[in-house]
Amino acid sequence: MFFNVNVSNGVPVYEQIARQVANAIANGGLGVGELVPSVRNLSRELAVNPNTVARAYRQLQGEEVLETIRGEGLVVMKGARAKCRANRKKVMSQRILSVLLEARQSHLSDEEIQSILDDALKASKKQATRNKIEKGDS
Amino acid sequence: MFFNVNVSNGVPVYEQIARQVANAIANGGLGVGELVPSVRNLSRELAVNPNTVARAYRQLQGEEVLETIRGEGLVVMKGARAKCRANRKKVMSQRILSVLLEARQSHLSDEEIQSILDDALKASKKQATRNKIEKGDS
Amino acid sequence: MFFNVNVSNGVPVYEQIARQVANAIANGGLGVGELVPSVRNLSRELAVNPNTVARAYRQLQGEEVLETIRGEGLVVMKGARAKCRANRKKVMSQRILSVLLEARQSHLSDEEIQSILDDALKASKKQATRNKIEKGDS
Amino acid sequence: MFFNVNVSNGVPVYEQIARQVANAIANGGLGVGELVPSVRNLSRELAVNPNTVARAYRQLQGEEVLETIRGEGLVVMKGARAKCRANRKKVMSQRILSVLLEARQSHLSDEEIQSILDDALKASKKQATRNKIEKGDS
DNA sequence: GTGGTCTAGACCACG
DNA sequence: GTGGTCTAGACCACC
Repeated sequence: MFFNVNVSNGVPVYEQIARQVANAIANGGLGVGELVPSVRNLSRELAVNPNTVARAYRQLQGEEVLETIRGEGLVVMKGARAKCRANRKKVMSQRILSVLLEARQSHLSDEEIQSILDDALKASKKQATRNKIEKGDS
Repeated sequence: MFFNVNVSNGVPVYEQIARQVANAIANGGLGVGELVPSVRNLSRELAVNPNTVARAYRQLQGEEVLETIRGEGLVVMKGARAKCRANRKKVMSQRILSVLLEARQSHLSDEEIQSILDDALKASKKQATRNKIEKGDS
Repeated sequence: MFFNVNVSNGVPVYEQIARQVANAIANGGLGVGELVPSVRNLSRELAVNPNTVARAYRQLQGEEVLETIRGEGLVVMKGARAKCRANRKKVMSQRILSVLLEARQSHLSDEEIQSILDDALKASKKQATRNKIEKGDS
Repeated sequence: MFFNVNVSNGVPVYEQIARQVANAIANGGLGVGELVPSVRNLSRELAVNPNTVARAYRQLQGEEVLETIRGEGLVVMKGARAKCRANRKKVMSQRILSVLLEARQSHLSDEEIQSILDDALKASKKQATRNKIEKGDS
C-alpha cells in the first residue's frame, strides 16, 4: 500500500490518488470493511494538500467504493473489489481504444499500428521488470 | 483538407487544429512549400476565434513545421513531412506505452492486457470502417 | 529579480520577459525548482496584460526551461540553468555572426570591421559602467 | 549588381533591397548619375511584388540617395556614395553596439564576450571565403 | 490562490 | 490580403 504522486504529470493529483486506492482495493491490498488511511495521515505521507486527498476519497464515495462510518472513518464498501476490478479494465479499454481510433483517423496503416503496439508491449514488459527491481523513483 | 474541431472534448481546440494540420502534412495533403489555410479563413470555417488558430500555427512554427512568409502567409517547411510522420508515430507510441505501463503497475495480468488490446484493435477496425461509410459525425 | 519592459523597443514584450527570466535563471537569480513570479503578479508589476506574461512563460515551457505544477505555479526545470546559459551564448553568437557576415558581404574591409568592433567594445564597456552607477533608466 | 532576397528571413524584403542598392552605390557598382534598375525590371528579376521594390526606392529617396529625373527614372544623387559608405558603417556600429550592450546587461563576462567575438570573426572570415567560391545560395 | 483556454477586438507592418 | 502583438475579460480545473 505504498502510494506515490507525480505533480508535474498532467494527471490531477486527486485522480492519481483515487486510482491508486482503487487499485489497492482491486488487488486485495485493501479489504472490504477495512479503513482507508485517514485524510490527514495520507496527505502528510504524500506531501500534498489534505483537500486533495479528501477530494480523491469523495470521488470514490461517489463511485460507491468507499462509505463513511460515523465516528470511524472511510471504509471499503461491500462489492467494491469487483467494482474496482471491472472499472479498471473498462477504463484501460476505453483509453486504448481512443488512442487506436485516433491513430486510424490520422491514416496510420494497420501495419504501423501493429508494430507500434508490439513495441510498446515489449517495452512495457521490460520497464515493469525494471521497476520491480529498482522500486524507487521520483 | 477538411478540418473539424470538437469543442467539448477535453483536448484543447488549438491542439486539435495543430494535430490535424500536422497529419495533413504527414499524409501529403499539404505539400512542402504550400500555404496553409490563412488564419482568418480557417477560423471562419471552424467557427473559432482567429487567435485560437493562430496559436495552433504558432505551435507548429515552434516545431519547425511551418514558417511565415511575410505578407504572404504560412508555408510548410522543408523536411516537415518526415518530421510530422515521425512525431505522429512517437506520440502514439508514448501514449500507448503510458497506458500499458499503468496497466502493469495496477497488477493486471499479461493475459488480461493482451485480451484488452485485441478487443480494442478489433473494435477500432470496425469503427474505422463505419466512419469510412458514414463519413459524417459530430 | 527586477524585470523591466520597454514597450516601444521593436522587441515584443513577451520576448523581453522570456529573455529576462531566462537570464535570471542563467545567472542563478532563479534557482532550479523555484517558483517563478506568478503570471498575475508579474503582469501587475510590469503593467502588462496577464496574457502577455503567460505567453512568455509558455515559450519557456516549450524550451523545457519551466514546467507547471498544477495549482502551484511554474517552476524552473532541472537542467534549465545550463540550457539558459548555453542558449544565451548561442543567441549572442548568432546575432554577432549575422552582423559580421552582412558587413563582409557589403564589402567592408577587415580593417574597417575590426575598428568598428573595437569601438563598439569600448563604448559598451563605458555604457555598462555608467548603467552600474546610475542604476535607473527608461 | 546581383541582388538576392530571402523571404523567410525576418528582415523585410524592401529593406533588403534598399540595403543592397545602397551597398552597390557605396562600392561603386552604381555610379552617381546612373539610372537604377526600373521597378518593373527589378521586381521581375527578384520575383517580388513591384510595390516592394517601389518602397525600397522610396526609402532611398527619403535618404536623399536617389532622385527622380522626370521622364528618365531614378538616378543616384550627387554625394550618394559618401553618404552610403558612412551610413553603412554607422548602421553596422549601432547593431554591434546594441548586441554588445545586451550581452553585458545579461551579465556575460568580458572574457565570454571576447571569446564570442573572436569566434564570430573567424567564422565570418571562413564563411565569406566559402561564399566567394560557391556564389550560389537559397 | 495558481495556470490554461478561449473570445473579442484593436493596431501594426508587410506585400 | 497576410501574420504578429497586445489588451480585456470570461470561465475552467486544480490545490
